[in-house]
Amino acid sequence: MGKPSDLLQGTLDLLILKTIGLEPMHGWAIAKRIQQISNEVLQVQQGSLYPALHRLEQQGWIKAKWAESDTGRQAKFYSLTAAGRAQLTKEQESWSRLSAAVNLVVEGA
Amino acid sequence: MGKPSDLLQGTLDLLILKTIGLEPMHGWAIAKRIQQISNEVLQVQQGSLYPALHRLEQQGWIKAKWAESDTGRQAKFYSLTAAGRAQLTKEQESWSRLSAAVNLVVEGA
DNA sequence: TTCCCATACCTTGATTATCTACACAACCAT
DNA sequence: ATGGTTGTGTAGATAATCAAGGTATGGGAA
Repeated sequence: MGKPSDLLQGTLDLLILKTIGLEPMHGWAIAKRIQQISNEVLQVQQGSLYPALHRLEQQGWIKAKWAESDTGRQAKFYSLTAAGRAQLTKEQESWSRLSAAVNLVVEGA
Repeated sequence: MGKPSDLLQGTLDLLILKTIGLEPMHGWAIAKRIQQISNEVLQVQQGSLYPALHRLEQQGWIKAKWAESDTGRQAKFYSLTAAGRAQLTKEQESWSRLSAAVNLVVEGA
């Protein structure tokens, strides 16, 4: 029924890749950052976030390294690989194409 | 993996509601119309289309009536109900909100 | 008449993303 | 000690979409 829908399905990978493309970041911070930049519109649940990170890492698009967060704790910092940068470009293009197409229909050009 | 992705997940209901909001149409024509208006970018598979139509009908947003298509055959023409018009507005707003939010992140405003 | 293609409806099964709801742990402030 | 924040993770359910099939009618070509 109503899923209030915290995200647009299929865009999470793009959001993550874009976010850590700007600067390496740990999972918790990625979620916060996406939420903040989107003016609290996009809410990334942990049950979506961590599986997505593992998925992306397994596909070789991001890699993790343990380091100290700015609160002084250990956290897993993710950064883009070369393949990840390529994938980001692909996903950006795909998003542009598809969202523009939806807008064509919605706006009844 | 690569899903070439014919649709943005979660937008199909919106696309259908918008399409038959302009004029009542049968399923086959709805798919063709969406495809055409989107410049062939959005491809609505029948395995997505018909379940979606039944879902929307069951929720009272659209209603069906058998009539003759412009090729002279019997076809199920769908039109919006009052609730469907309200739902269309809701989904349009939701799409605007969410797609704008994604763009904020992607464009790194 | 036979055969193929377009139209038009549908279903079944699998895949996959996401969400809800947990559990664990360290740290900090009260 | 208690609770809130940070930070990681998993398990189970839900739901949308896709791939691949099936049925039927009608038209045109061979």
